[in-house]
Amino acid sequence: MTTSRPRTRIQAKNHALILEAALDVFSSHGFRGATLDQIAERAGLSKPNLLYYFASKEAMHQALLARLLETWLDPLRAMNAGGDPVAEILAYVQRKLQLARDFPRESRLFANEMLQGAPRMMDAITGDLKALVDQKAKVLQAWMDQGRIARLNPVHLIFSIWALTQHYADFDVQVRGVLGEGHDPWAEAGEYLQTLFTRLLRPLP
Amino acid sequence: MTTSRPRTRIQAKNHALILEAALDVFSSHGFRGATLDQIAERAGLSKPNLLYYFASKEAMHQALLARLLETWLDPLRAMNAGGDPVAEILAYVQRKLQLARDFPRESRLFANEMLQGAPRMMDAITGDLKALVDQKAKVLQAWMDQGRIARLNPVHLIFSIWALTQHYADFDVQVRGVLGEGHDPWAEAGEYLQTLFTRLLRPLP
DNA sequence: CCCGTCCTTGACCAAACGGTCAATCCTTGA
DNA sequence: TCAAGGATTGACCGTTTGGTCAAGGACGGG
Repeated sequence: MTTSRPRTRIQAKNHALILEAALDVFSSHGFRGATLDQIAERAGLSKPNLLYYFASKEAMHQALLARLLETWLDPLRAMNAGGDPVAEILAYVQRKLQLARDFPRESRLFANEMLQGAPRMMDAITGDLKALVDQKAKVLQAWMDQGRIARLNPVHLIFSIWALTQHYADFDVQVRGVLGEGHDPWAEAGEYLQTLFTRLLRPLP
Repeated sequence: MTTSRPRTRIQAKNHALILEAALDVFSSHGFRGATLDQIAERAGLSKPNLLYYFASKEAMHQALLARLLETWLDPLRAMNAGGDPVAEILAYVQRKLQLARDFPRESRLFANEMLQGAPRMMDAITGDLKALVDQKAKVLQAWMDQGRIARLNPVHLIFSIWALTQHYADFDVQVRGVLGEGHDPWAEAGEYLQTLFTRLLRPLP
């Protein structure tokens, strides 16, 4: 069934089971590289059963992307124009980092989509995402004009937050490989990014 | 032929033609998502002809990764312990940014490999790459100990350079989509990163 | 307890996949 | 100019791919 949301308990369970498995596979192989057989095996269901709950491979991917976008935009939405500028931005950085740590597969799914040129997310990017960024960029710009944070390109400031936090999820293998044993990448990242943005944002005298 | 390097002019030409096409396809669909037919079409050669020059799809991918690693490590190698610390680091940032701008497909190929857990690059990461980073981290640490740049986690400083520069290549669609018309992402990125690292590195009084 | 609906799957399909091979075409050096 | 080796490809192979379908199993309200 392509129809909206699950109606029975079994539907709810298997719907979730499939999306969970699909996230695993899509996030590490991309859309084209993922196969229904892989997803079916990981979900513990037969392939035809998968297609009983989702109309197609495409539909599974779309369902994941739709769910993802909400989660992804929320922390930026939470950045409050009324709060203390530096504290608000630092809080956003840490929330985004936690998101990357707790949902690395979602982060990689998103990254895969971007690498492929966002064929299934273009609308969301130039629509909701751009609108939200434009709005928050204005908030940042106002803070800068008031001299409460350093003057920077506000949109690129947001880009740098995205880049620095997602990096730890998307390039996890590289981060761990280069750090070697006996490191907690996420804890170190939290500290490092705190320092970085504190220094970056402090207004010049 | 899998054998080392091309011997005839035709081999040299087609070898390059194939790798060029393969880079296109691998970088935007990942290894599993890429097909020989796609590569063949983009190279303007028949599929059997591809396999006359490369033993397998795997071999093409490996050839690309091998070539990539050299290009990728070079700018970091060029960071000179004898130079001015801030200037050296800023120069590295700009070199890396240029690399991302001029070779976005290579950047995406690398990103794809990382997202998949680096199944074909693990050795290089924990080997050459880690060794180089460890070495350069020591240089950075020495500069910090001398009070010539601000005190930061040196390895994460390197991570942040990678993250911020690669982001503009790997998430190009997002960057352009969010910025909208009338922007030069690379020029803006160059300026923004110059400012960011200048502020970040300036030693505290 | 029974029947309609929901759920599940083995068997199957056409297309696409990576790769092979024999036959042929082309280039080149003597 | 001509033979030998390099280059090219149509036809093909076995497997995997996304997706279908009919048939049967499980479940729940009456």
